[in-house]
Amino acid sequence: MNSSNPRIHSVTVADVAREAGVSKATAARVLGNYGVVSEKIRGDVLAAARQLDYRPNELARSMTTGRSGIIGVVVGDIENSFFGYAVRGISDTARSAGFNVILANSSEQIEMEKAAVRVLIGKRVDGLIVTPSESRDISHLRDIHRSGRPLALLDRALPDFDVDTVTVDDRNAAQRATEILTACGHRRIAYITAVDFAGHEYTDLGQIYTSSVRERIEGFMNACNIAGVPPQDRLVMLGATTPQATAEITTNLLSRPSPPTAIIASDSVIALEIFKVVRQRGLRIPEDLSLITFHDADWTTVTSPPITVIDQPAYVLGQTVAELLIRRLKGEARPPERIIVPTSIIERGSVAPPAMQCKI
Amino acid sequence: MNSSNPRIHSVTVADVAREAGVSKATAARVLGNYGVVSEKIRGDVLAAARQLDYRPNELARSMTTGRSGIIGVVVGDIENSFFGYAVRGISDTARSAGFNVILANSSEQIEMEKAAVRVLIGKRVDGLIVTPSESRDISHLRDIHRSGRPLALLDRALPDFDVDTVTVDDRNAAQRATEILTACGHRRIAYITAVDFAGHEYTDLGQIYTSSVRERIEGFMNACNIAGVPPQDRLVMLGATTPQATAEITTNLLSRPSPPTAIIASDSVIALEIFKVVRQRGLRIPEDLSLITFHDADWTTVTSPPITVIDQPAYVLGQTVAELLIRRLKGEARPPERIIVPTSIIERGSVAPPAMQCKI
DNA sequence: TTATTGCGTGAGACCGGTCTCAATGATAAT
DNA sequence: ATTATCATTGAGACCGGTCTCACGCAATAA
Repeated sequence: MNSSNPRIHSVTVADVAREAGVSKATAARVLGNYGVVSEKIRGDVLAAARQLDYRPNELARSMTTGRSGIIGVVVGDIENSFFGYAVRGISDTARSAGFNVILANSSEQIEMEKAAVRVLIGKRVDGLIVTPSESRDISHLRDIHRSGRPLALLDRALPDFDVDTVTVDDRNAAQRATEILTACGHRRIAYITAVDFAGHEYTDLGQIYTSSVRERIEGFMNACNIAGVPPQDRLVMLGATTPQATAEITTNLLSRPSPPTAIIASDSVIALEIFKVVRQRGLRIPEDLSLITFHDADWTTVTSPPITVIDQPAYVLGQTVAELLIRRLKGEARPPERIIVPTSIIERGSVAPPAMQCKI
Repeated sequence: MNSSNPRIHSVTVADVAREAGVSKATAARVLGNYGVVSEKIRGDVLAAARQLDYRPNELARSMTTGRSGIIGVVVGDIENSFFGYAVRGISDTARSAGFNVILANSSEQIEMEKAAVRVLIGKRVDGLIVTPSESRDISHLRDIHRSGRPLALLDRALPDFDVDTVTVDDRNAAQRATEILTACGHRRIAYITAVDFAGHEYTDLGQIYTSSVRERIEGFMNACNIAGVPPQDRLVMLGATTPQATAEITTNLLSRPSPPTAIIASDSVIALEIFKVVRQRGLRIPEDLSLITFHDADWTTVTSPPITVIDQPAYVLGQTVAELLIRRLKGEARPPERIIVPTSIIERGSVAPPAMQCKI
């Protein structure tokens, strides 16, 4: 870790001051753009700065102001294009407000999330945006909040932790998607989701510590109940955290004596894997299996058939949290807001009535 | 920009020192993990630190050490999953070496690239990884290099600028892809690429200021020449910088009296758009049109037919530059390296012999 | 003319760490 | 007993900015 290259000497305000023949304080005033300076001196200092190619040291600036101009973002998985868009929304908004973004990946693991938060706090970020991977252990988030640093939650709410939060209407979205399937006649429906769990089938909601996952399951169950789907036929599958796991879950599901006639995927990464497995087994979508996925990923329009999706405005989601956080960073004091962004379902071609019983 | 919330007071080494009853210097030694301290005192200080919940201020640390532990990355377009993977490769490598990453997007515009570099230098990043959007104006890159800060180039080389560079074998890849098409009997082939140009058809290489784009065109031309494709039938189309532009270019191309029988796309974003336009016009791939694209994007396996791709190991590319840069950051002095990572072509189902003349 | 106001400037403290150097005390060597 | 050696510790400078405060001087008011 010890670098051998000598300290990079850069031009400082003191150097510029000397060159311009003024005091360090005065040079700092014009270079830092604060206080009052006469036009003449301002010109002299700027000329000296240009000549020496002065570049302000943001680090030193942050040191004294206590503000770094950086927003820390901790997200579950950047690989997932949903988060990709959200991060882009955050970045664009931040940049145009004069903030930079440091990104960290938690891989949906609470320990990595905690480590990331620790590092970002160390870097003295002005505020944080976090996608909490769990609702059980949020001591690190409470710490941030208590330290007075603004915090905003993205995509997942924490019931008993009142901070700015932006989510999508997960429950409603899942319910409507399920209704499309039940209205179509489906009675054996699987919901495959990525929560990190022992890989078994879902038993009760007590296992689920991620709000979005939980709400979607609730919406799914709700629609199933309304449609009179028997409990043993609404299949909530947890643990689709890797493509391999997803493939395995899908394979198991389709190998059952009475396989589901429809599947809902909790994100596009999972859906892609399901699509591959289904095709590999020689099944046809939607004739043999209907498929709906969360997130309008780009590939969902180019498959045959194109996939019916729940469109979550990921970019807008990112924009919205960023705005919330930045307003607070600029000093706005107000009670925490919880914004729920509506989703819409884009019906394409991956849903059809289930085939006759003995099919498959 | 002026924040109203009072300065967040945090626990400092001085506080810990007072609590532990030792000097600031001693407390700093144990907290900063340098120098020598007796075991007894070390214990006292650590206890005091724990009790006060001390968190080191990385900013202050960077201030004196001159090292921020941050690597700045300036990339053309994060939206593009090729860069997404590359960035992931960089991040993972950086993190495991104890560095953080600040990401900036240049949108392939030289002015934004310069601005991003300026900001990152201001933040005193330890080193930079840049995907230069142009080879004409690289004064800002020369500045970085001259200031003694390590710089590494990703995906694009700059001929007369000798720094660590990692690229893929673009020329070769393009040539082989083209050969697949010519071997198949194609004689009218289009290459669609994203370089920001007045939207017209390519005339001469003098227009191209991005090495990867240039080399690919050279490879393409080369293969065309070898196969005896007449000059007017090797169609290099520039300006596919947005989906709309790509759609327009593709539409124009396919509306010609003698449209190309095969297209090579310079990235998967472009290919996706081409695919959509082609299908929308009722053309079939590969019967009516063959398609090959750079980058093995996830969606290319789920289309019907799946797309033949030039697989660029984006993640490895990122890993490799990051390693190069980090080694230099750790003090390794050696002449600049230029690493060219090999690509492979994954043949799927989007290439077939051209249809009879009057088809389409 | 003298007192008042206030703009423009300089001196120096400060942010929270790191790091150099001198002082201290204990132990080993002479 | 005296000196050399070594391990610890403390005092204080320093990094490159920001910011407070006091001072000088010119313009205005009395």
